[in-house]
Amino acid sequence: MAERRLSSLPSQASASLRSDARRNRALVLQAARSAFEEAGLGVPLGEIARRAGVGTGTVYRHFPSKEALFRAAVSDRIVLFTDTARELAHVGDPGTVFYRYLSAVIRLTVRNKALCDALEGRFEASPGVEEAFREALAVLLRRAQQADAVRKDVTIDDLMALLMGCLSMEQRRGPGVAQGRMTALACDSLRPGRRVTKLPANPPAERNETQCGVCGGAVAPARTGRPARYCGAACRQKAHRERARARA
Amino acid sequence: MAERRLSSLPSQASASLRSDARRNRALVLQAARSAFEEAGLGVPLGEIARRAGVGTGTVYRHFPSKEALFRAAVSDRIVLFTDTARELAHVGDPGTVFYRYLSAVIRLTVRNKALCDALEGRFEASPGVEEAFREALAVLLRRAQQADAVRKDVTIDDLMALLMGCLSMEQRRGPGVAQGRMTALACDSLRPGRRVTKLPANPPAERNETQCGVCGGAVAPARTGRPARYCGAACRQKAHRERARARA
DNA sequence: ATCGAAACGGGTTGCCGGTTCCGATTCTAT
DNA sequence: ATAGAATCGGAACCGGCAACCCGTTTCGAT
Repeated sequence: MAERRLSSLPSQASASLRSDARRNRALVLQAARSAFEEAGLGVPLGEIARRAGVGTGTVYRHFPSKEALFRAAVSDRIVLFTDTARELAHVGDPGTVFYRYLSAVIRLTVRNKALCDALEGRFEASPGVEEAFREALAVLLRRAQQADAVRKDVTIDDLMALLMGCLSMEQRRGPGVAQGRMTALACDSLRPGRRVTKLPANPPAERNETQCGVCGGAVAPARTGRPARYCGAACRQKAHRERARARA
Repeated sequence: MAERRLSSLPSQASASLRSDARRNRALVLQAARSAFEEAGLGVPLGEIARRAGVGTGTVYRHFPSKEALFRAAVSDRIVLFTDTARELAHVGDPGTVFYRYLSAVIRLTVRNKALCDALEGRFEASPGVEEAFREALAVLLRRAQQADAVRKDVTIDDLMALLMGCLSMEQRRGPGVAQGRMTALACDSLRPGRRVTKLPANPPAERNETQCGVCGGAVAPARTGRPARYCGAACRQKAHRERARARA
């Protein structure tokens, strides 16, 4: 666990870094974690630098972009979720484990805006990290379904969507709604039992991702209203530069 | 300056406006509607001006801020929802009406980013407009609960939160999830029937007398002077027993 | 103690989008 | 037709932010 944390960025980094650099890197990461946790992706990078007692240049020395910093700050939490799910995969009553786990993930995530941003897909945490979480959750789901604790027509895609929905609900539940209420409601909807609604059938799997205008890679769903055109800040910048050059 | 502000107030506008101004106002509103619909609050104001074939200054002549423009562009849809709900309040089978209405609102809203932004509370639509919608929806809910088509421990706050959640789920359901699937799931969670989870109790709402102190269900408005505290005899008894136990 | 390289910091640049300003244009009352 | 007010258009302004740059400081091997 500690090792994993250390290796969150370049594996060779912590070893060969100068002492002050190593310290500053840790300070930045720490500050980033707490800042992102409180305010999500929206925190200005300068704010993080200020909290760390460091210049913005230093931040950029250690992390090539805000995006990378965010990833480093958030991914270990997701990895923790994943590990926990894996450990739970062979333990206890499948249904109980499943519902407890789901509730816990939601409870822990709601308070953490960064995790919300990551899990709600406003941001691609790390290639693989999110996918691994999904896989681990799928195992718990399947097991609970086999134990007849979860209705059989629910897929892992449904569950991920439901998870996001719970986050969004719990996040901005009105003043008159208790913590965890929406999660409880959602859990009930997963339980087998008397049902009226037949779920609409899912489409045959088919990718309809948009492509980055620069590198052709997959584009994450837009954060703001406007459709995202680029796969990340780097490509966006590149496009800007090229537009500027074209004007000159 | 103050006069300019005044003249941009929407209400009395169309009557005394110069012909070109009236036309431009309509163009702007039209462009705003379609732009916001496609991309939500995120659209730059310049984009709207361009679509309307108008300068940004003109937009600001008619609407004091982007916010006001958004409100003007969106509120009539919400009003439509509200009116529909009111019409349905005395028609047909309460349960069917309720679920159909809910699904329809979600279906219609998902395609409309502006409505999503408004209903999900990223933005205050218009003072009153949103509140009216809420009230109208509450009527349908109460009616469905009285007909035993919706579980009694669900409040209008819950429902609003659930509505937002469905929007967020349907909006970015993965490629492998069919349209309406999450809504169907959510509707199932509202149905009465075998349940394991007890919903966490809501905080003692200040002036919300419509909630049962025990089960959280809706309380019929008091006929006598004293406000009713429980949804029925069963809950009143239960409360008595618990108070007795507490004293012991 | 010294010195070169690594790291620092924060000033600077470029971009973006909302809002304002003002000279040019268009409408309408006369 | 004309004057003058209403309206228009879009350039300019402004605050915010990510990312870059470079003169200065610090580290640590010798």
